[in-house]
Amino acid sequence: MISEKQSEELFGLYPVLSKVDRELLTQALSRAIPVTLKAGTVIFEELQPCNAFPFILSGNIRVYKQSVNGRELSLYNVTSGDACVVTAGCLLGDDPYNACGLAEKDSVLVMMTADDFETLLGSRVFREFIFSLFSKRISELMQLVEEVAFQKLDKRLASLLLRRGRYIRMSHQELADELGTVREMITRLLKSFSDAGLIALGRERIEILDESALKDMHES
Amino acid sequence: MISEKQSEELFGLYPVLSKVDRELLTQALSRAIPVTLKAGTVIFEELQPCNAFPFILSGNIRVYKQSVNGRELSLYNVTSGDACVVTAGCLLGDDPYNACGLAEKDSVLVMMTADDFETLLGSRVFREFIFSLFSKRISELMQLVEEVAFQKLDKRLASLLLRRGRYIRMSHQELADELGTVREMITRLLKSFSDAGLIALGRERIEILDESALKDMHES
DNA sequence: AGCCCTGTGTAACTTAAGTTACAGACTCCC
DNA sequence: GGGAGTCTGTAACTTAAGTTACACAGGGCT
Repeated sequence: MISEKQSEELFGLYPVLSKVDRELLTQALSRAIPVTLKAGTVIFEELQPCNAFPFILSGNIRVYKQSVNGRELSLYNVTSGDACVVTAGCLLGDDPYNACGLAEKDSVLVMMTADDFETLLGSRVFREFIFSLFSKRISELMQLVEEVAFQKLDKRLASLLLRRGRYIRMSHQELADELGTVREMITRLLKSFSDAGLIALGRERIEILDESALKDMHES
Repeated sequence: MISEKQSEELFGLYPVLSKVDRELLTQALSRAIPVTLKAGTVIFEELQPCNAFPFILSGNIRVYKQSVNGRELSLYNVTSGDACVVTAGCLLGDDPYNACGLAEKDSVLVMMTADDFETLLGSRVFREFIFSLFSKRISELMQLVEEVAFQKLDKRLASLLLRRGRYIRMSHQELADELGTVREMITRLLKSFSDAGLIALGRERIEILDESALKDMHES
């Protein structure tokens, strides 16, 4: 059972919920369970069964794939107001997870049962909300496939840096895990960016100095 | 307007349709248009607007990404009974296409208008049908990302050959386009498979001789 | 201060993949 | 049969990416 305060947060973050049949929703929420996760907690792993649908009140979840040699590659990130399509997909198809999920920051989720989730899908607005997330993810994934298959690492790294804003607080290893490569490659490329005056480097800190040059790189 | 015969075919291939409200469906089908495509026809390309939803009566559609240097990479294949999630996604999000689609064989499609498609989604069974396709595609795409990012080409080629059955009639270029690589790599790898006695080679023809060895390769 | 741990720098090397540049083989068609 | 066009084979080379193996720096802790 979730608290009054959490319920308010939920409606604030997921405005679509206020358009869903009140009766259905109240029932579903009465069975929903709030979960608090510390940063770094693994929420699900490949091949685990999946039995609840998470709404995200705060924090974020990184969904990623792992390779046998310990490399990682981020598929997407789920933040508040957003929903996890892996989970939705697993629930609907009754399949096990096919990726890993990790709370990167301290996070609060509201877990809804699979049955209640399916019932809510009967509501047109909610269904459209979930459908639009699905299709957004699908195009993101298609984009990702293309990048991984056809783009060089320097370009992909430049894009990643640009997405992260002017000041970035990440270790080289974290950047590598985002792109599916190894730490040394990132160090090497960052060094070359730094030598070219595009960025300034510090411990777990990158400052973008020449945004337009990075953009050129990622567009070329 | 589609013919009686096509309508029958449609119901045969998409049993879910017979569970949809008859009234809605009749309306929708009365506005649907049959399209015949010759093998090799490009149906849609990246960034084109998308304005109808295809049901596939016969043939197949290969959905793929193109790189700037002319390489290609298949994302998935749509055959009769199946549906194209790129299109569905585009329609729902009103986005342009983000991949290319090509009829590999002579194909017959029934195109339904975007509006009618949305209306049909109101039907629970139809919605569940589309949802399950979406989630199937999402997990396939996630799998693909992983393969492209982490697996060596020999392994990916072995998997591809196994999926295509004992006798394969494809040129090296077609195999390359499937995997997102170049013809020479395929020729080289096939030669090494052939030298190892795993396959027999001919012009546009591959015969699998040692299936279990290929399986070992794709599992290792 | 001394120590440990994590993060970074970097050089030398290996490997996978892609590129270039052909030659030859097979097919189809005139 | 001859020629054009497509498909395959292959060798030499380049490049991107990954691996190995360290050295060192900074921050926190005792």
